[in-house]
Amino acid sequence: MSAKLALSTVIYRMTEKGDATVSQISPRPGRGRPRLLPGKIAANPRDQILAAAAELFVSRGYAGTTTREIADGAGLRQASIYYHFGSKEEILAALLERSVQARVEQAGKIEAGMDSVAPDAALYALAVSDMSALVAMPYNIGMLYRLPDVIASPVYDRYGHLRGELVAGYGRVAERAAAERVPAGGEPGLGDLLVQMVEGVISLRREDRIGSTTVATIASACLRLCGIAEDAIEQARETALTALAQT
Amino acid sequence: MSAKLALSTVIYRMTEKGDATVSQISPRPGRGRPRLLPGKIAANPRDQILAAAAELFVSRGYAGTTTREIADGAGLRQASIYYHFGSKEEILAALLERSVQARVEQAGKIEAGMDSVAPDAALYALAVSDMSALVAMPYNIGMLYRLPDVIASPVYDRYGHLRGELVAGYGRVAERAAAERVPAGGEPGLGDLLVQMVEGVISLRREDRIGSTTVATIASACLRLCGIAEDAIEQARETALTALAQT
DNA sequence: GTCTATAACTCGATAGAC
DNA sequence: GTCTATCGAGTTATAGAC
Repeated sequence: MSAKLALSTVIYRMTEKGDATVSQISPRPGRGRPRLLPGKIAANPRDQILAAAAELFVSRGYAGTTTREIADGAGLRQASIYYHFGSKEEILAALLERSVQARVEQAGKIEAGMDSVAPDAALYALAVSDMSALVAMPYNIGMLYRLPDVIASPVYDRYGHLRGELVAGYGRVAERAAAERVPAGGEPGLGDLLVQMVEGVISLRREDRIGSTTVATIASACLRLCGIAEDAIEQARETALTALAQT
Repeated sequence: MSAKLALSTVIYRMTEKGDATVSQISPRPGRGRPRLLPGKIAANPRDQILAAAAELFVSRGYAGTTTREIADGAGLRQASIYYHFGSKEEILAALLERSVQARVEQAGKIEAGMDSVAPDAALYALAVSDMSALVAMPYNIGMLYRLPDVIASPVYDRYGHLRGELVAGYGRVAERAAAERVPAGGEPGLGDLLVQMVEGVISLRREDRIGSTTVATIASACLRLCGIAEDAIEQARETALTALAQT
C-alpha cells in the first residue's frame, strides 16, 4: 500500500521544472501588477492554470471549456492566461504530454525489470503501478485521451503514438504471463483488453468509486484474463507488491 | 454470425416512428419552401439531422459541434433545424435515449430467458448481443455516454440511470456464471468489469479495428474473467450462438 | 418545410495601461 | 505579471418571407 502510493507520487508530479529556485517558489511582491482577485498569489501561476484547465477539460470537455472559466479557477483574469500560454491548445498540449508520458516510462521500467520476477507478478505490478498513476493524477486527466475533441485536435497527434506504445508494452508482458493458457492472436490483443480494464479506474474515479480494494480487484482481473488460476494470482500479488516496495 | 446481425438490426433502428404514413415517407413536392442545397429530399429530415448530429457529437464532442455543421451534414440550413428540434440539447436527448434503451431492453430479455440455458452461455449471449448492438449503432453513438460535456448536460440525468441498470444486469448474469470460481464482492463488481470490457468495442470501432473475430474474442474474455475454463468457454459459445439464432 | 436575415450573445486572442 | 478594454469571428436561436 505504501509502496503503491510512494511510487505513483514519485512518478507523477504536477510541477514540471525540478530546478525550482527560491525566487520562483516565493515571488517577491511588486513584480507585475497585483492580481485583482482574493486569495494568495500562486507559487506557480502556470501550474495553477494547468490544474484549473485539467479539472474543467475533464469535467466539461475541451471545447466545452472557456478560457474565462480556466482563469476563474486559477484566480486571475481571462487575458492574463496569455502571458503564460500562447493559446488554449497550448494548455491542452502541456496536459496531454504529462498524462501519458509518465505511464509509458513507468511501464517501460517494469518491462525492463521483468527478468528478475515471475511473468505473472510482473503483469500484476504493471497493472497496479499504472492504475496508481492514473488515480494519482490531478483531476483525473488520464481521461483526456478519451475525449473526441481532444483526439480530433492537432496537438493530439504529437502524443497519441505514446499510447500505442503503452498498449504494446502491456501486450508483451501479458503474453509472457499468459504463456499458452489463452488462445493467442485474437483481434483485440491481450494488450488492448488489459489497458481497457485498467483504464476503467478512470470512469470509477469520475464516479467517486475508488475504494481501498479497487486497484487490487482490477489487477487480479487482469491476471484472470490471462487464464491464471486463483491461487497463482494471489501469489503473484504478494510478489509484485514486495517488488514494487523495493523500487 | 447471421443470427448476431439479425438481432442487432432488429433491436436498433434509426427510424423511431413505426407508423410512418405514406405522406411522411414520400412528402409531396410543394410542401414548404424547397431546399436550397443539392441532393434528394430526405424521407425523414428529423432522422437526417439526428444522424448528422450523432456523427459530429461522437467525433468532435457535443460542445465542439455547431448547429451549422449539423445542418450541413443533414443538407439543410442552420435555422431549419429549429423546425424539427427546439434546441441543440433536444437533439442530444433524442440520441441519448436511443443509445441506451436498446441495450437495456435487450439485456433484460436475455436475463429473463436465462433459465433455459446454461449460465455461462447466457453471459456469452449477453455480451455478444450487446456488442453487436453497439457495433450496429449508427456513427458509434454508444460513445455519447463517455463524453464529459454530455454527462454534465442536464439532459443526461434523464437517461443516466438506465446505464446503471445495464451494469446491474451484467452483474447478475455474471455472478451466476462465475458461481464460486472468483472471489465475490470486489469493489468494482463483476458487472462493472464486464461492461468496461464490452464497451471496449466502442474505442475499437472509432479506430476502425472491428474485425470478424473482435466480438467473439471479447465475449470469450468476459467468460475468462469469470474464471471459466477454456473448453467450457468454447462450449458456451456454441450454445449461445444457437440460442441467439432462435431469437 | 425551408429559406434569408439578424438579434443577442460568447468565444479566443490582442493592445496597451499599470 | 496582471489588469482593463475591445476586436472580429462564430455561436444559438428567433422573425418573417416564400
